[in-house]
Amino acid sequence: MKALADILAELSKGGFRITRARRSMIEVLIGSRLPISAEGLLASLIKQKVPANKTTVYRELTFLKERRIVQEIQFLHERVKRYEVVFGSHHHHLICMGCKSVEDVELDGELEKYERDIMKSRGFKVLNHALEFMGLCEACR
Amino acid sequence: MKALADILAELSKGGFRITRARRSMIEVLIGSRLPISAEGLLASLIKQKVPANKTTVYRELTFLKERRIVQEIQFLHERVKRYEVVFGSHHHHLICMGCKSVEDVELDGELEKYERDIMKSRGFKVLNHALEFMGLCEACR
DNA sequence: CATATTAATGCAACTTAGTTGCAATAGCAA
DNA sequence: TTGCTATTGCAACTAAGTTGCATTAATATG
Repeated sequence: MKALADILAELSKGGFRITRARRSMIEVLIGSRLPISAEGLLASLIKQKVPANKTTVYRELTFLKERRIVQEIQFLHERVKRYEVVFGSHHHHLICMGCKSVEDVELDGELEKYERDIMKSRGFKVLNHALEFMGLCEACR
Repeated sequence: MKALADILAELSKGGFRITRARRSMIEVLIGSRLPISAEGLLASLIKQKVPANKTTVYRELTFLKERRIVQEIQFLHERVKRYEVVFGSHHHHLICMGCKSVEDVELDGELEKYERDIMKSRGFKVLNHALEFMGLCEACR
């Protein structure tokens, strides 16, 4: 995952402006241990006295998605979308149905075997996948 | 997957009424090759001259979900929810990013290995999972 | 068959999550 | 310091789904 300064430098080089809202939003996204919703992000900005508005938040998230700086995540048990800074490595989530916490897991490599099988047996070329596990975390069991 | 008559008998036995809307909705769900949205379901009823209303559709879907007759599916590339009759066997979806078609795949058993690993290494008890593959179907490649 | 019970329905009004047009504001290169 | 234009904020809108309440209709029972 990239550091704040790198992201800002990259954007600046691209001719985009480093506004207070943009900087703070990226900071919050980097600092958030879990994927955060647009609403959560807005609340976080307001708490930090950064003037922001939901339109700005949504527009900035679209902007950051387009630049592959953040990625959008849809958990199946939720209706809202969440966002996280793009990681170097692809990963999945463990969602606790008790306390609603989310942990990351990495377990690729094996899934690619499935993807090759799907290609072979169906002629379907897999370009991406989404996998999440729902259950109970250590504390909630 | 159960047949219409079985489902209706089950509901009737449970003290629920077999109304025109309920019968038609279950018929459409059974007949739909792919998971269908609430809106699609409503359109389908209206086309068949079955008087129905979106409130009824949503309430009936909730009812059928509670009874484990249908299951709700959230595709990551869509904002609407879709519904399908619960299958005997758990399966996943191949979503074509070209033509938006959806195919089913079964590839469990192996995923359970992951789930055991997650339990062992993290203490997280997996109760359910969701997996979908995005890519290009044979025709769209 | 008649009819009472209450499950199911329809309407309208509401909520939540996100989007859009447009005028105002503010980064930043010069 | 200033001009260009990227970014912002507001208010109004859309899409998807939900809720309260009065009405209708499926069905068990006499």
